[in-house]
Amino acid sequence: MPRSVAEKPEKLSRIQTANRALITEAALEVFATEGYRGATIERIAERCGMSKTNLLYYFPNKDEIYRTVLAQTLEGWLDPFIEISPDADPEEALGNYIAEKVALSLDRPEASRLFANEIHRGAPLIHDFLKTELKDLVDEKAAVIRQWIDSGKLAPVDPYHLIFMIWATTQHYADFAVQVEAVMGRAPDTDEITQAITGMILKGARPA
Amino acid sequence: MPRSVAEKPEKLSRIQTANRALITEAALEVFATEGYRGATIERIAERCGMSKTNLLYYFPNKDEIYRTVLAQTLEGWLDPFIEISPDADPEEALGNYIAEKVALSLDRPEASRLFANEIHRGAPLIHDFLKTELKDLVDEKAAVIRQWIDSGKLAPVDPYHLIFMIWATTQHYADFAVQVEAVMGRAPDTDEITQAITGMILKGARPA
DNA sequence: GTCTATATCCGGATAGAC
DNA sequence: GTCTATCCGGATATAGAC
Repeated sequence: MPRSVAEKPEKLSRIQTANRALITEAALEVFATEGYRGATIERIAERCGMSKTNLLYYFPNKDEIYRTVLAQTLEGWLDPFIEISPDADPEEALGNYIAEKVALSLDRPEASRLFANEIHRGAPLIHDFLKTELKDLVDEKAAVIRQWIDSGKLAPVDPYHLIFMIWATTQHYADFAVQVEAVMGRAPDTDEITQAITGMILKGARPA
Repeated sequence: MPRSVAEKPEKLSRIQTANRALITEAALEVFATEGYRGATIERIAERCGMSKTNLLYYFPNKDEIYRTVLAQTLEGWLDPFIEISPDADPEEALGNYIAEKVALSLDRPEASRLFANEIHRGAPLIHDFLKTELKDLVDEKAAVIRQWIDSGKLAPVDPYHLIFMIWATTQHYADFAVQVEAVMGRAPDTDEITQAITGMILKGARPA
């Protein structure tokens, strides 16, 4: 959890914590679809039934709202990734990870889009986080995957690209949900997506 | 090429066409990183060495600039997809498609991000295009893939998800280039990415 | 803690001289 | 075709009453 993105304020009253939670939840949706500059305080306010000025009583400014929401998003984002364990069977470990990520993506697609948006802008707030904390974590998991490959439990694929592939596909169903639904004529559920991704990543499309 | 997104103006002088091209190129970059509302006419203008008012001589308003850029983007986007032929060998056809998409993504990452942005907003301008033209096209290619499966040339995967998988991965390297580079500590080239995706999609990570 | 009113700024767009 | 000047709406943020 990158402290660098947003400072946690000290000592909040009960209503303060409650209202800040209301605000960040509404803000997540607005920032995710409208982008940083496209989002307006007024839209966030009306979405959580609050007046603009009242909202600004709980947060000093727009930027602080954004930083808080982003920090919260990153927090939950890495948890399933961290849990990939070297001791587990690779197919099971990766399968679990994919399943959890898909569930998360369908459950909170706005979080996924918010993150995507930050990256599109060139990651002004989290560039440092990506190069340090995230890189270290990925290096660590890449080593695990390499170990699996060396012991013959996995085909010799590049660990980094394997990880990117999982991120890319799981996120796609959140970020491009509109397109997926338009093209398929329906919205695929968690199970269907998980099956599709797991099958493809692990087995591929080449005939047995 | 969706006519619905932007009308082509008739009869443009030589300088008009040239300057409009300058503008749309600059606009592509700004819209791609800042989003629709985040982009300002002034930024677009300064990026192509023009004054704000002068720019507005060539385009009536901001919206028209956006529509034009978006239409241009969609135009090039589908070409490689259309060329997937039922007569070709599946591995070759898909491999070629992936290679072309990756090359395109690395060559024009802004186009990819612009499209992603439009989808994130809920596809206000191209929702109709997605449900009609794009859906028809995907249905058609899905049938081709299904045919390959029926004749045993491909493993029994869901054609739609296979297509999404290819879109997701190829686009990831354009849209999340900042993250990829931060995590890997270097920028992978076209060949490396194409190999990684093709290998994964066709063969998967399970040991032979 | 919540409201009304308002200062301030910025971006889109137009008028009109050259 | 390009410029300067300007209007207008909308968005952030603050002041101050209640």
